Amino acid sequence: MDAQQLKILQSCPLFTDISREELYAVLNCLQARVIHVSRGQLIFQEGQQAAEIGIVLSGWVQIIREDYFGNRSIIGRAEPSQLFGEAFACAGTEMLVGVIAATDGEIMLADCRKVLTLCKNSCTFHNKIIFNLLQIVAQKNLLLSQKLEILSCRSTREKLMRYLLQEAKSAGNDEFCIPYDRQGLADFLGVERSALSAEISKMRSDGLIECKKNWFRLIPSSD
Amino acid sequence: MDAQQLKILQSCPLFTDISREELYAVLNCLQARVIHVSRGQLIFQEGQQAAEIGIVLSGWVQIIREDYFGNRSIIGRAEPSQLFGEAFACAGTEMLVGVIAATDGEIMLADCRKVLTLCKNSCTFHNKIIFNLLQIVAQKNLLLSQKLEILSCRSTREKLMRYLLQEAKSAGNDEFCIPYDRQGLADFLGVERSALSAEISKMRSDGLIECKKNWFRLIPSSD
DNA sequence: GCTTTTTTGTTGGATTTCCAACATACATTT
DNA sequence: AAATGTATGTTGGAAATCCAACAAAAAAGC
Repeated sequence: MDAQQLKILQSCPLFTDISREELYAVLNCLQARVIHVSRGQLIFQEGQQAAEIGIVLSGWVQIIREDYFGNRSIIGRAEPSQLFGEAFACAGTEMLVGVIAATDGEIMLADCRKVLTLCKNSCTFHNKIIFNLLQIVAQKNLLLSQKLEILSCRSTREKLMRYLLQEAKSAGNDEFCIPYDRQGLADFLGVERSALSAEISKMRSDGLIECKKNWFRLIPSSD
Repeated sequence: MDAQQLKILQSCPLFTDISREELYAVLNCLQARVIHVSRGQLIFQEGQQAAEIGIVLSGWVQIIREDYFGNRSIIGRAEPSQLFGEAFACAGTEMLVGVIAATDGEIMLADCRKVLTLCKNSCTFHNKIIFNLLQIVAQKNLLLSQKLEILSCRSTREKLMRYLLQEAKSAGNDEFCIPYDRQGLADFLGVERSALSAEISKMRSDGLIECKKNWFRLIPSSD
């Protein structure tokens, strides 16, 4: 475990509020192990019982899925300091996705039961890890719910409006900047870029919004 | 705490694998309290810091949300033995939804920090509760991901196919029954019922599927 | 059996979205 | 400033979806 790896681990959300000294202790306690993977190597196989949580230390991994007919598709990625497999490990179900190394790299693996079962010395930091893990999964849950709310809208205008309302709410302000360019926003909303641009123009001329690049302002309806 | 309420609690996923005797102890340990609510009463307010988890003991509650302009919409419900508010409580964020009593009823409220912080006597069942909670949130996570995968498809055919592939996979078989009628399936996929029916007919004549009512069979493509 | 109700399939026109192509605006480089 | 590249806006026809209305089939009630 070199200094670089330790730094990555410290920025992993699983270890938030864990000091460097505690980190050493907790890693020992979790019996976490570091493996070297080479490009293309399967780390978790779809269908296997999920028992381990992975943390990317270097390189990056792809989350992949195969449908009934064997067609593979990439559904996500994880970069250094990011977790993967935690939802399956915590849910106690079999993996519905596979994880494959996209580059050579190093991965830390920790048995989820070890994480969840308190060690004899009932260390306070072990407790903190469980807390962090729950928080991570719950936060992801909220993100997924928000996105679901958007994608369940039928029209482009509704989707965009729903998204903008979410942003306005979290900004606590009717004007705000969004973290996407047009193409990125279109991808996020699940619509065509050109259709999105056209809809933005319409909504602008309908007096619903003002916007300039990634800056938006919602205009309260006058009823 | 009467016998009926106890029975409801025992079927709550939060208390899976907790015996009746342990349940008494753990409720005391969590300092859970039962409140009576009347129809229309606000239980959790949108915007407030989430600290408590709710369990419906009798009656039922609605999960509601208000957009930036104050329009209310119902986005979910919870019935006896079901949890609510757990994602926000665990994520440690403010409530992005409100919860309101749809009928008179009884609600159990438990401070989430109490749930997550082990009591002095470090009871084994308390540990079990944390484990259950994590499992519940993680499982919900997987469900949301699956639904997101479907809704992110652009066409009706893709959505249906993705859904059927999921069902085939979880059934481990190319034939299976789905738990929806046509209207229900259309709602789930986020499309029109008539468009769905038409698409099913097309896919049938294209030789992709066989189906009769809620029974489906996937036909492997012959390439 | 028959009638009634519910569910599912079909159809055609209005609407929306997709798609490709091009125009314009903006930023960067030379 | 000119040239290049990228992001965004606009447009028109093709394709898909929505929507309402109706037809057919299945289920439920009498």
